[in-house]
Amino acid sequence: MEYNFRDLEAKWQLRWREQQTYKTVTGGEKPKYYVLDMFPYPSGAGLHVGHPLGYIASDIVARYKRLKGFNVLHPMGYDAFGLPAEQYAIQTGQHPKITTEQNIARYREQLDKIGFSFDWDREVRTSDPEYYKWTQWIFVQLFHSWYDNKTQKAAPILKLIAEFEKSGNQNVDSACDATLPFSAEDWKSKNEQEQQQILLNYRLAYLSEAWVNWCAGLGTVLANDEVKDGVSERGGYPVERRRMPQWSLRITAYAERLLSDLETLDWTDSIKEAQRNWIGKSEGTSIRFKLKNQDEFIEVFTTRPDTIFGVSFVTLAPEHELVNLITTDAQKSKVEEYVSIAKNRSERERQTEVKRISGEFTGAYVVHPFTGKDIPVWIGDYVLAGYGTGAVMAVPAHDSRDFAFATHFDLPKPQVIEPPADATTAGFENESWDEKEGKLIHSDFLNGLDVKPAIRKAIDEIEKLNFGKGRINYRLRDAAFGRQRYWGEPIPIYYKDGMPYTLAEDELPLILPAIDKFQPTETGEPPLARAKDWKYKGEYEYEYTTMPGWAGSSWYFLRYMDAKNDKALVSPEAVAYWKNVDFYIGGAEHATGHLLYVRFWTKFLFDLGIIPLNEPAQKLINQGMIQGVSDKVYIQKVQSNSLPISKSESILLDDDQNVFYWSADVVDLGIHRNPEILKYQLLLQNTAEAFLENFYIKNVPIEDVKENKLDIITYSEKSQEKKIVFVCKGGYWYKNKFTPIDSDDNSINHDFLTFSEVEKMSKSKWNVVSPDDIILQYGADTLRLYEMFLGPLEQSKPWSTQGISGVHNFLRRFWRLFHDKENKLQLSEEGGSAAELKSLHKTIKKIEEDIDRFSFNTCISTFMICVNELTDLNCKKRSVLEPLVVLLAPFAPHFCEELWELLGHKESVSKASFPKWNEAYLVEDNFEYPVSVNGKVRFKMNLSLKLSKEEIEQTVMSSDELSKYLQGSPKKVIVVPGRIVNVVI
RNA sequence: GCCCGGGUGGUGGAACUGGUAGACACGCAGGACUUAAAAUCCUGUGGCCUUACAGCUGUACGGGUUCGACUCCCGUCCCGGGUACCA
Repeated sequence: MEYNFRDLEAKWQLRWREQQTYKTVTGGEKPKYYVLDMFPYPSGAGLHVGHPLGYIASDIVARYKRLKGFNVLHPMGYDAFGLPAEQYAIQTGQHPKITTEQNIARYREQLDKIGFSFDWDREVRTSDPEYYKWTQWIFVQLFHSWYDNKTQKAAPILKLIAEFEKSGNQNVDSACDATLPFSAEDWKSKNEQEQQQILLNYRLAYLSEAWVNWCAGLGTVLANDEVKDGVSERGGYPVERRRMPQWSLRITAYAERLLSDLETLDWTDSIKEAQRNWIGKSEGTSIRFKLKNQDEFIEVFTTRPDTIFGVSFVTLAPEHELVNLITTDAQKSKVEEYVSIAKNRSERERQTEVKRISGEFTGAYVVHPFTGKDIPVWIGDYVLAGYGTGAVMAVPAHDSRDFAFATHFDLPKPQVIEPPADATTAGFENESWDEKEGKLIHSDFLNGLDVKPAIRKAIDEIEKLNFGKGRINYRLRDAAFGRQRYWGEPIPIYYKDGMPYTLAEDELPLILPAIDKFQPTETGEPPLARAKDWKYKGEYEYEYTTMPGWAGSSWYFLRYMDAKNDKALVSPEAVAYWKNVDFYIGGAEHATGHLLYVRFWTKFLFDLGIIPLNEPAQKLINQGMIQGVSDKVYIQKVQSNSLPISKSESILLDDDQNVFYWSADVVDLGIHRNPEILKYQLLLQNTAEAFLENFYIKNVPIEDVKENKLDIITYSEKSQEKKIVFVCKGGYWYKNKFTPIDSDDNSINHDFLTFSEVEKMSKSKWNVVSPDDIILQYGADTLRLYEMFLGPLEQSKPWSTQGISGVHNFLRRFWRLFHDKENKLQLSEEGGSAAELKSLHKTIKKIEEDIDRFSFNTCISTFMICVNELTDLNCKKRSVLEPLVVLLAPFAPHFCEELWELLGHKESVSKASFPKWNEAYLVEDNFEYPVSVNGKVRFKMNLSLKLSKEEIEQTVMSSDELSKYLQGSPKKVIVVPGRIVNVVI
């Protein structure tokens, strides 16, 4: 019988399904092991070859752990709410639910073809009402909770109300918005509405007026991690800051725990570091500066209280609430103008114009707390309203930003730290000394101290005089939770007298209502405002915003444990058994989004006593991205708002600020990747003519044009019509006219900049490679092996099929080990020879070690070496070959099932147990030791391993052979057992 | 700018705690089988010098530690990712 992967894979996929081979039962004698993939968003492009990389790795781990005797939970589901399906709905009118279902069906079909061992009975979809009922339920719990800093835990809001009734908020230490102190009497005298307003300051899910990232292109607000470089992560639309009522989750309450618990996790340093940076803990001091001739104070936050004597001015953020109050009449018009300009500058502008210094004097002064001198108060947009107190004490001599501001406006820069003698600086006229090193000068009681003790002493003094105190600040902001979109979980809130109230548990889920159009309403309200008769008890307005994409994914790992439970999000028994994820794998792009949110929700549910887990996943691996190769055509627009050629090269804006990605399919170049002939298909929104009129040519590297013959075909997607053929060899064709390029002139500007670039695979970039073609040609097992063989799991790499025949050949050679020339299974029952057993046991040992450290690429090499060895030995013995089938089964399951069955086994190979290796077979008794003299290998000798280290030294030194090669007498002989003998002379 | 990775043949990559650098695979070259092709198998394959043996050199670059460095330390350059007026 031949290795016919097509029939064989179909046969086993069907059998696994029929026999429910991978159905997992909660509980039992076996130890548990939970292997989890980050579930996919089912996009319209289907699965590409990058998706399965992580799934294959986790499937190998899951199958391996089963063979090792674990009860393995290995589920899969879909992150089914999200923007693309909704964008599609807006364009076509097709309900996102239908789009999503179609995409899921396609994903499932593709996943099944790869032969994963998922327990599909536990599938979850975040868009199922049975699922999002519990997402909503968690939101309700968040709404009814507050964070008690004293116990460092979330607690029921009822407890807080009881405390308010007893003694107001005097004794409450909570993560909350600024709330004026009130007594028990004050509390009781307030009406329901006022009380609810105060409680919102404490709730973990709360509604407030907040600065948000407003994305007009998507018509919604975005969380900080959904914004990259001032544009939306999805779609690349510009984002601006806007103040509006906004649901938020008080993740900042958990900042310290999210930070310190990182220590307990077995995650890569880069992810932990990214989370630490995102949380951004900084220890500093808040200092109050009294305003001259007024009773108000300006509170600043600084990490450098030691430089207090170097303050030459104070700067407020333009949005600071005191700005209007303190500005003098003389400065009013200027300040107001500046504030309005600053407010209207988009986030993107603020980021790209970081170097531009702007500000305005308010006319007001504060009093220096130690010297009593007047300090001018400025406003400047380099101070951020959302961080610290929105105000800084400026110390130009020791902070580069203050320095730049002071230089620009010609303000004094008093020096208070003398840098160490060996420090290299450009001098205080040219730059500030920001380092926390040196001795304090001109600083009264701090004089002569080093910076670090000076910081402590300054805090002590400031606290003693009671105009400030030590304080810890976090960069982390509360997470914006409402989205002005349709395709998400409805927030289970209704409004009474303008105050939000939650639905009761038995009223959940709040089903996403049907609407006819998916755009925002004419009055700018979210799409849900279109829903008819959608009122709580027919009377109260529901919340119109929906939850963000990350809501459903923040707890899904729990749902798999008990996916069909309609009484609870997960039963206590199930979560007590499965506990947290033992092996979690997914893309590193979720480092600061999903992975922070899922930790936050886990900690919250832990605080409520719903789950016994403080962290979702103990071990995390980030699979690298498989990138696509896009052959690109860049066009730079002649417009002032054209993007600088830099990071944003691939993004182009047209007149309507729509974003294009220019990319193309490469027509098969053969095995040599030298792009002799490239065919580009440009994705054009406008016609090719309009396109050519609107864009001009820029900086084609002459070499590229000289060496490559470029065939460019542009066509309009709308009309599906080819417009212009564009050929380049020493020149280019444009509107049927050939323009030669002067090869000596490198400065010519051209219309198109063309080359291939490695980047993320995505439908919008036209570079998606589907696994289906590979499966058709080589089979799923080859795909699985090949994806693992590509290189280390964590590494990103461009997709290329070069070398795929190597792993396919390996499978065929493996197959041939079991079969004779006539393709009959032909094995003898005799025992293996020493060489055969050594090969086998070496392989078992190496595979086990390599899987345990998730090094799958070296596993494949190990298998190949083993097959080469056994082929050379012409080994046809069952006792040697059978264990190899089990060993390979996690990697190539269909293939191994078939061999296993041919070997006469009735049960699936997944029920077998992993073979054990035996040290005895690995001993080398005739090993040629390389002998090196002074570290350089000179010759080889036979030595017995059975000798002790000392005996080896003696043997070597007394050897005639050795002295023959040595010109001096050995001082030292170093033996590294099993590796090398080194002689030092 | 700051933080985290990384730089090894023509290519993807091995070398785990310092111990024969380049495993394994692709590609390439030559050969066997075949009327031929495919498939399969064998041999060679970092560079230099050599008929060959041998020798020299070699893990981005410059230095250091060590009997011995791809691995550790210091400095430089380059690439990738994250992040950014965070006070």
